Amino acid sequence: MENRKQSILRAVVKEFTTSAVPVGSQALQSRYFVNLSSATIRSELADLTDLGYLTQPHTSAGRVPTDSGYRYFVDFLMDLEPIPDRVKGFIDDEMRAAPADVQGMVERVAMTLASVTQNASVASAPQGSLARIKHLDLVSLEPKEVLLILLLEGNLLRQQVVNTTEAASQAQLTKLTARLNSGLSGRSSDEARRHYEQAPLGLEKEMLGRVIAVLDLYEKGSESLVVHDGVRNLLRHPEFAESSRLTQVLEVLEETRYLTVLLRQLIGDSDLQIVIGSENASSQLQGCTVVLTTYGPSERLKGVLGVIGPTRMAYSQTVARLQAVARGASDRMAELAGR
Amino acid sequence: MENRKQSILRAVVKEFTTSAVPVGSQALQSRYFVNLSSATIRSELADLTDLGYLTQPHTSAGRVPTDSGYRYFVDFLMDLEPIPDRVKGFIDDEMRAAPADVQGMVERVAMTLASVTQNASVASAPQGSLARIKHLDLVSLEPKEVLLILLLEGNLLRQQVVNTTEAASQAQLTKLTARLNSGLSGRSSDEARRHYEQAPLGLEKEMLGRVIAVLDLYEKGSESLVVHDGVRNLLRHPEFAESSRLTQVLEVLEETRYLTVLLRQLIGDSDLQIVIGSENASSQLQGCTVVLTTYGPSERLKGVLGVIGPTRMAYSQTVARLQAVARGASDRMAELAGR
DNA sequence: CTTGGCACTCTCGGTCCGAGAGTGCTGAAA
DNA sequence: TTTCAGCACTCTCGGACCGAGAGTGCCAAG
Repeated sequence: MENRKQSILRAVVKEFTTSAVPVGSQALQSRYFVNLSSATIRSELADLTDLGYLTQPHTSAGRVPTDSGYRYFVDFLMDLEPIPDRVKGFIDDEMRAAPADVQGMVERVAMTLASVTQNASVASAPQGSLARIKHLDLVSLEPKEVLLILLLEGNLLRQQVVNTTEAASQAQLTKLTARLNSGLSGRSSDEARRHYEQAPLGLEKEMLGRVIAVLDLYEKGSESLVVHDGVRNLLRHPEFAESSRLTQVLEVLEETRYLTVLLRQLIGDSDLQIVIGSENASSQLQGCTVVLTTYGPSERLKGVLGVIGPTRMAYSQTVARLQAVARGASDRMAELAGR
Repeated sequence: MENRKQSILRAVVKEFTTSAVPVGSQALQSRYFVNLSSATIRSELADLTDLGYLTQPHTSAGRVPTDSGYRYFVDFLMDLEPIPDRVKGFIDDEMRAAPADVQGMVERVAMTLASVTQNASVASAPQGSLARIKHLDLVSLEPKEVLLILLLEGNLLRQQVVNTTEAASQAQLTKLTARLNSGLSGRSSDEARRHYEQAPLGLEKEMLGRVIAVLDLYEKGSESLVVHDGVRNLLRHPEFAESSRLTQVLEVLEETRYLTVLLRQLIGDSDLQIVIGSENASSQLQGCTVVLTTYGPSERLKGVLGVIGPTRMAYSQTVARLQAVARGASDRMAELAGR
């Protein structure tokens, strides 16, 4: 595309994302292209409309970017906006003050992200196909019932009630705990599986089986922790003035199974993904853009962080701040969990 | 109040809560009081308006209950609506399928409550001033850093990173764990405090101190787990058609500190509390009613369950279903945690 | 105390209209 | 070939207006 068309598209996106009002040739002329006439801009706008990058709400209104327009913008025209020190400081403070457990941490990250992007946010806990066991513990509840507590990498606690075939006292369990810990701590689920194969029948094998089951659940992500926050921020945007729009988004956010699918889009793909309007798989997110990135304490342990807002979103700012939060959260998690 | 006035007030509330349209004398006459003339009903309505129980959106509209009107209704006129078997079954199923840990359980309870009341719900984890320790565990992270894992009554896990003054190996920690467990498990925080007083200086005392700190946090509720769900249900109600109303509610729900205050209203008070419109302390909840009750596995361990909706709420249904969910959740928790 | 009758009030939806914003086109200038 | 001033045209938006409809309060008679 010619240079000037690009500049005009960029200007339209910039103007529209801040004002939320369809932008006309005069506005562009006076604010961005003083030495061009509005007529010239008009003809360029007409071209951009033919190319499918812009559209008009009605015949005699200004132009609004289409989904393809935004796509072109983020692919070719966007430059990351520098983050004010104030915001940087805020992110750092929040991360420093975040609780040491994964649940609390993830909640805090979602909160921070929503706050700095002024949109809704989602966050999933880091997980990896090679989760390692840090520690485990067995607590007797009833003679034939045991609570299995697993501490995974990242200080992620998992618990599960296990009904055993044979009764066991707490003393026996404590002994078993010690044995299992020495065999398992620091090991991955693959190694746990090997242990399981070799274990003699009985309580030990039973427990190892459950440990593996918990790890499986965790690794497959079906039990993954996903939180969201900042829905109230969406209400600031005129797109959500009447609530039917919000209903759709809330359905996605409040239904964990949708949300998990949403986040799964990114895994294995590039490190930043921007899904614009109609590109969204779920029809509920028409008119919304989802920006996703990964974060986590290590290469093996990755979670997803996302921002959800109207397609008319301050893309460069959102991406920059999302990445800043991801970086902050990763660092903090590495500090806490990488040990 | 005379009997007939009461019937009319009841009819107005019932009609308005289902139709959301101001109710006039004719509607009442044809649907509730066939052998009374509309003129008579009109004069009664005028009286009820003078008494402050009803109001008119404008001079020539039907009547709408005021907050005092709803108050009178719930205090004197409401009879609990029986719960359909279908709904009862749903609640039971959900509770049976709820995860065994408190976090998961509370989330499930909130979800269920939102679903059966078709409003937003909040739930806090049961807590009590006499929380008992079931088990604890110490895991070495770094030479001078220990992860303290506490399993409290109700299978509630708490973790905290502790920086110790002296280095300790995992072996030492394991020994200490055994000692602490034998001294603490099954004991309340008071007893833990006694242990702390008597403990010699050093790692053991240090750990006991932290255990007490965690318990304190937990008992004071400042760290209490509070979740909400079902915001999407609110959008069905015409009250929330334009989103400014929702903004206010979301501010309360998404700010945990507001929410905690909201739930605190109930503790120590009666077992069911209905806060109607302007009775709400926070101005954000004007036009909303909050219905609260307690639940939990035992007398000592109580959490709060709440429904948030427009003041025009199906009170008798909401209260009945809230109590049913509270009962179901309590039973299930007693089953899981009372051991 | 109840009730039919009646005048009155207010909202709601529809229509109409003018102002304003923005467009596309055209023909001339560069 | 590109740019641009001029101009007619289109469409929305807000306000004014209006009639239908719903509901009221009051009053006088039963």
